[in-house]
Amino acid sequence: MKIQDTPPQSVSDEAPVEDGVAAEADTEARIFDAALSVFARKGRDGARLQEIADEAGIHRPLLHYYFRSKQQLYEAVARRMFEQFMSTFDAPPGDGAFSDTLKAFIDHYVDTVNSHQHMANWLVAENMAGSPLLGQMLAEAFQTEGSPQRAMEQSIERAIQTGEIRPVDAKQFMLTVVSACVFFFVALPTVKMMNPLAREDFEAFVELRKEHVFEVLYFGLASREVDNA
Amino acid sequence: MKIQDTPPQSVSDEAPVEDGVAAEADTEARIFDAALSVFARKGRDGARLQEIADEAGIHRPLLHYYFRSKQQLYEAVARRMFEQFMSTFDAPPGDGAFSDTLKAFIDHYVDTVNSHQHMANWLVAENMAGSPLLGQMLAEAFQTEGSPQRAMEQSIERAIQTGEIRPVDAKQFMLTVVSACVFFFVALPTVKMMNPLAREDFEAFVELRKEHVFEVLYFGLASREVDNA
DNA sequence: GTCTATATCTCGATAGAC
DNA sequence: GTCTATCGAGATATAGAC
Repeated sequence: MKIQDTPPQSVSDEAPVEDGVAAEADTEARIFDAALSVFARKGRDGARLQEIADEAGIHRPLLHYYFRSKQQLYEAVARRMFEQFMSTFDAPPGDGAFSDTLKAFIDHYVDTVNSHQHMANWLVAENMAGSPLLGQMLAEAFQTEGSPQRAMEQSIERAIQTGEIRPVDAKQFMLTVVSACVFFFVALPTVKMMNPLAREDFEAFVELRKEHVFEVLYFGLASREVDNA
Repeated sequence: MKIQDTPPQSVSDEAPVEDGVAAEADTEARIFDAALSVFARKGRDGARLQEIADEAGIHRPLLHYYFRSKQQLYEAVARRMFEQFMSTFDAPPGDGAFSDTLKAFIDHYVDTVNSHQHMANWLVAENMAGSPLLGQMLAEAFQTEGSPQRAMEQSIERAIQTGEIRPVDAKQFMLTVVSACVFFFVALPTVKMMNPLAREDFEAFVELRKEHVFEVLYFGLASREVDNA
């Protein structure tokens, strides 16, 4: 099979490509994974087919054999990235206290983005570029599936009704959570410059960050003894 | 004067270019402003000199007359963007309660980014690309000036000592504040899809956002009556 | 300082042998 | 399916007249 009109579902997700052996393995998947990586780092315009080919360990014309053009390769990658983005909101719902739900969501969100940094970079780049492709995928997904973050928003609203939490704008709060969980990934060099732990032991920093985000968003900064709102 | 080795300091910041009149005004500044806008929208690789020339209302070769190459033009723009980024932390210090300092910082930060969205886009793009130029500017700035966010971190630590706020990691907290203030600008289309107010009346949304960020970060989500940490 | 014309180069895409 | 060789489009950069 060569050129596909449907996005390739078969390609590996984070395939551990052994670059010495396994030469005639699934070439298409190797190309796709390489494209994923290069497009996320360099952006659509900055990416060079030569670099993708090198990273995939193949020659350039094969790119055109499997995916007709750079544009089609990019769109295949984009669809995959978008699916990953939508799935970031598939958190374990949790029917206990909202504090547990929130903690689980933060954990899940940070872990997902951490293991799919390409996706976060791609999504932000598309947003900043005002990409019509993204706009189209967003519109379509929202029509057919509804807002992906709706489940969490409903949890928030229930928790307000039960009195576990104070009244807040659920959409604003979700934006705050996501911001706190994602932003540092798309500003890594600057964050690492400002925070020694982030550059010396990133995984430790990530774990600390999860705890901090939950603590500050749930309990706030203000000393609990002193004032009353 | 033609080609400069030092970045042009004379060019206008958000000059209201009257496109009919004032034809022979400061050409260099017009080019610079146009470049600022195009580079921020399209990225360094996506930007076309033709588009910059069109937006500046001049012919392409003049770009090379004032700035030798696309690269040098880009670097001049990058230095300006970086200065703007560093200045985002120049908040009114505030010697009163920390809550006032925080509120003022959030206000100032969101307003600054809102009026310099080019800067935020550029900074995130450079971070995601792992730009050596950004790395170099960061290293240099941190050596000569120290961390720009240090003043705020010190305010946080003082407030912890006085007992106004609970003990938190000041660097993590600053990252959370900045994330909450900036992220939605670099994910605007998605945010607008998820939040009707953001697409219908963006300025109202921004004002609401400032209030929300302060409220949730300072007071937290948890109902103050119910639990005790 | 600003324009017209043109050189040069990079990259995406194709043709065709194997 | 994979390779070698090459074409052609488009973008940057320069030369030189005015």
